[in-house]
Amino acid sequence: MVLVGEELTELEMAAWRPFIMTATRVIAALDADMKKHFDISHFDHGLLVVLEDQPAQQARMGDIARVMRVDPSNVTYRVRRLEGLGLVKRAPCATDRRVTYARLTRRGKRLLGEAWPVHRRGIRRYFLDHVAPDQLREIADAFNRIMEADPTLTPATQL
Amino acid sequence: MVLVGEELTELEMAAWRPFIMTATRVIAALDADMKKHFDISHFDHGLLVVLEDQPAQQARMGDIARVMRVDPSNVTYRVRRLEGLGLVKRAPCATDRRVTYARLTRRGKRLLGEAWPVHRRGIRRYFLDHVAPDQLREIADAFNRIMEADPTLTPATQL
DNA sequence: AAAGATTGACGGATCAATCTTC
DNA sequence: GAAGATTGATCCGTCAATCTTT
Repeated sequence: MVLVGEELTELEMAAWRPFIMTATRVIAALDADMKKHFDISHFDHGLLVVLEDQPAQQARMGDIARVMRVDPSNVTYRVRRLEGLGLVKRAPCATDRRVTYARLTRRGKRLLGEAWPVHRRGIRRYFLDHVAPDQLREIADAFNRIMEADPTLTPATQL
Repeated sequence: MVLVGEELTELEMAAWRPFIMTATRVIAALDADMKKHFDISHFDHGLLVVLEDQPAQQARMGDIARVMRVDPSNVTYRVRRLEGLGLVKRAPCATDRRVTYARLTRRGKRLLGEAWPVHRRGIRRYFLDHVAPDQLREIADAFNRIMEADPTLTPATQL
């Protein structure tokens, strides 16, 4: 008898399929909202939020890449564009001249303030509005456990 | 008094943040698995599955685009690549010469057979393994409701 | 004119290679 | 030599424009 992984049960399929389809769709919808209203992607918005959550509203390029799980070159590219929009400013590090900081500008902070109501409305419409409070608790519990199971998945506020 | 959208509650935040972070991560991990083992993206795999689920294991290019919620030009591009890999074959429609079918080849069907254990293992490791059966039921229920709320979100098996 | 599909152009994401500083 | 960041090459995704058929 050959050792094989087991098939998914009906219940497992019933949970997996709606989850993955919803996730794909919600991300796409939030991305479209940010592009339409603020000319930035969902990823750009996430990057600005990472900066906002930092003590001096700045972070090293490499740390941003690690937190957001993307290639450093991608951060270089996105920050260059955000700098062109005046939302972020590059700043050299005084003690280690290899390091470059990306700092949130006043204008970047203002954009985040304007974007939050739009983002929040999306979160509600595409997700929260359809879930009962009891289920919110179950989802919070379950997905927190999934995150904890992967030590490389760190909240954006912890660099 | 100004009318504004309400802030998210603690519970809503506690559900939303782990959900969106998990979703982002799981999709990236499944994509990496497919690329590593089979030289196709998660999206390519999904496209092959759509074909597999159809009666004659074929579908019109435009229908694929609608079901997968992407631009038709993207389907043209992906199918061209998959055809180069011998996983899919284009075929003209006899009754309407505007239409092109994409048909799953024997080789494409074989790849799906080999990919499923890998994909299934990923679904387990990145998601199902960390969720209790009771919570699977809650998730199935909640996310099905979210899907039903958007009539444009149709299961891939229904063209 | 409208539907179906493709093409070309352009911005976005990733990888290897490079450059500078430690 | 290793860390930090950038550059260039390449592939992927999207949009407008195009071509053919209905």
